[in-house]
Amino acid sequence: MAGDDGAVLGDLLMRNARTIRRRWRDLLSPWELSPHQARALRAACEAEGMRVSDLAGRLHIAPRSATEVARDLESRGLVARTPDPRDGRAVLLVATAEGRRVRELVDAARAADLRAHFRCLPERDRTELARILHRLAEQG
Amino acid sequence: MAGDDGAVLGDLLMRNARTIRRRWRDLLSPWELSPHQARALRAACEAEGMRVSDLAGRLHIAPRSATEVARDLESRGLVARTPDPRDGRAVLLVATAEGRRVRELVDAARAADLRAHFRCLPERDRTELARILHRLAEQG
DNA sequence: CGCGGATGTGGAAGTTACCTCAGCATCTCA
DNA sequence: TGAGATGCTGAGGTAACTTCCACATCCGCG
Repeated sequence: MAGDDGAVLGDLLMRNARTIRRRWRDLLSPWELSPHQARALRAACEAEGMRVSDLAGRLHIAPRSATEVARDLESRGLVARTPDPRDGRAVLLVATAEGRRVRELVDAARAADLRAHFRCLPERDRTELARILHRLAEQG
Repeated sequence: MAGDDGAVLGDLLMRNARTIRRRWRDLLSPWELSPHQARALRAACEAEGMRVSDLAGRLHIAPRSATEVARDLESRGLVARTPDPRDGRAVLLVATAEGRRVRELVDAARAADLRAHFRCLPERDRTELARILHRLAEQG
């Protein structure tokens, strides 16, 4: 692999990922949300009336753990948990107005932050990076 | 930001990072090592006679937590903990022969895995990717 | 129907990987 | 030669998961 032996590429990628994750956590802290909770809130906004088990699927966690996340968001007034009228076992999650508001603020902040982060690259490099990463993700 | 609005780039990058991290964990599992322990073992091999607090610095964890990691590696016979002859408070970590052997196997496996992972990209793209990620890491 | 097995959720308790705080031993330096 | 800094670790805590179990409810087959 001619000089770049994969390990270098891997390390570079992970290093950048770490930076982005840290920024993401910092950015979230004013709202006292964990990255996980933010993802859950987003999911609840996008798929109105999703089940706890659906949430588990989206977050790639055990159903039991999704119960916890849902309860946290509920206790903050960001989502409501209502029984599913079509299935007495299930609980549906619906974002509250406040939840949708917070979700939008968070999304906007994240977008702005990422834009700023990548702005140090020239336009051409950003395009290249997107193309290459996309290709890599496709087959990885 | 012309189509690529940063969020897309960020998501692509994180997605690839997640894939790599998962592969890394899977690759480590035959040795029953966590990524953290593998990093610690590598550190102990590279800096013979490092202190517990140095290890903490490298892993970015609290000194108390480094004690734990060191003890785990010791209990597996991968490192030895010996008192520092120059400073009675300190404990030095030295990789055992077995530790060095495992470290080499793990490193080789990881290098091979990453090489395989990135092989789907043409040589030119790998170079470009390294260049761009390097630049991004420099200032991010 | 009606009942046995699958499914959705959550209580209880365990795991992992961290943390802080406190205490002891040892070092350094005025 | 202390006074304070430093290195390590026991004790105990927390966050974010997990599995196992119990319970209610659903669904398809006889």
